[in-house]
Amino acid sequence: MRSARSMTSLRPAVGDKREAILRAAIRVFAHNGYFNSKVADIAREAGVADGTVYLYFKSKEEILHSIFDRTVEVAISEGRKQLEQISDPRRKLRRIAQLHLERLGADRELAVVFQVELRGSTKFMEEFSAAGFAEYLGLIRSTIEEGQSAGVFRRDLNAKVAAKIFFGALDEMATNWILSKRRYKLVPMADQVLDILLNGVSEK
Amino acid sequence: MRSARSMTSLRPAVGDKREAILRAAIRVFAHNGYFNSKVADIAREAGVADGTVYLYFKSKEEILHSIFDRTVEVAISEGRKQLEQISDPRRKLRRIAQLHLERLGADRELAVVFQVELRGSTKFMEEFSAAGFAEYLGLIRSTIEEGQSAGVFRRDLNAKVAAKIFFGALDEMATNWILSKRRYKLVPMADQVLDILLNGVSEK
DNA sequence: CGTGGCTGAGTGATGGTTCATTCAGTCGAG
DNA sequence: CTCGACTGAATGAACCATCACTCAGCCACG
Repeated sequence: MRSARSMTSLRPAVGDKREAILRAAIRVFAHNGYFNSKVADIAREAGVADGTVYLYFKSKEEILHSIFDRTVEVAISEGRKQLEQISDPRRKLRRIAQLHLERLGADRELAVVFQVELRGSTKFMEEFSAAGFAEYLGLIRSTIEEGQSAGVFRRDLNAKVAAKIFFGALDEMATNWILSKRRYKLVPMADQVLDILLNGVSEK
Repeated sequence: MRSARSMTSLRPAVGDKREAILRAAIRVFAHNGYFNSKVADIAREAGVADGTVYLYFKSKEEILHSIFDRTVEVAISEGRKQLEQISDPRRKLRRIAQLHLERLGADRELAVVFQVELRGSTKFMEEFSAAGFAEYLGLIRSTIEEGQSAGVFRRDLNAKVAAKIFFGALDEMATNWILSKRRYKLVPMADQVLDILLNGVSEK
């Protein structure tokens, strides 16, 4: 069976197996939780032998890391690119919220891994925190600071705290969506979050 | 073989052992994560034999449940009591935020268990969600609805969504506080969260 | 004594990881 | 074109470290 990509290397579609294992792991982790998932489950789901998993990943934990790393990397670079096209800080925040919820809303299993499984240990949280998360929060924060300089956002508040609140709100939307039995659209929540964050809940 | 810690006191003092095990479990879970914690670790930390743990708890999982149940029960009933004393919905929200952050801020280890360990599996999250969490969110929501009826909060927004945003913001404050190397006070964040939630970030 | 709280070594199951083996596919020689 | 040597990706049974949980006794008190 000649798979595509044959000319460059005669190997049978190299990246495919690694990719299959990652997808399988997302599915299995989402279903059983990281600690209750057996490597054998992942292998079976990927249609691969147990040992094959170890040709592509050093350990079970490295699989979880890879899922996280790959996703965050794509998300951040994509996010930055999109933000360049926008000048109004309010619009920028809206775009961040939309991208955030689109991405998670488009892949429920990945969302479960992100919202639930990645939170399951301080150890992982700390790595998580140190790596992509700080960068992501920084992106939000600097957008807010930009808005403060431009005079559209209040200057009397701490941009970092505001960024955390914004992130926390989005994060909770996502977590709630995952745990909810009801199947509603996640993306439209972005506008509601933005409305409240920008204007507050108080009647004027 | 006389185990170390022999006898500080010769009194078994009834409920003490159960309590000691729970405290020990909080400490051990906070330190190693639920799945990486051995029952033997908890027993040692509690100054008790492995088997003794099973005189008080059916399983390792039941220990985690007990920690959650006891804490939430106390928090909610205490919360309700305090809210009765306040009429202004804005003040009520502020009180909720303060209580929330006070409780977690006062016991870092308990906070780690709540913010990190309890999130570690969909299974647990669902139980968690079904039980106390829905009630807690309902408390916030009805306070917001109260404010809408009273005309102090905007009526054009969804109280449930606003409640989630509020909770999400508090939750993120707590999680960030735990993961942060810096040791700052958690409670004062309540006011900042409230300010943004009530008034928004937009310059008027 | 005897009763009941407590002990902690033992056990059985589990599951991450390894590695000897297979075999599909490649390639140079004839 | 064919054949045999060779390669290394893939396999999956077996290994073995790790724990949650059990239970046969111990001891202190009344």
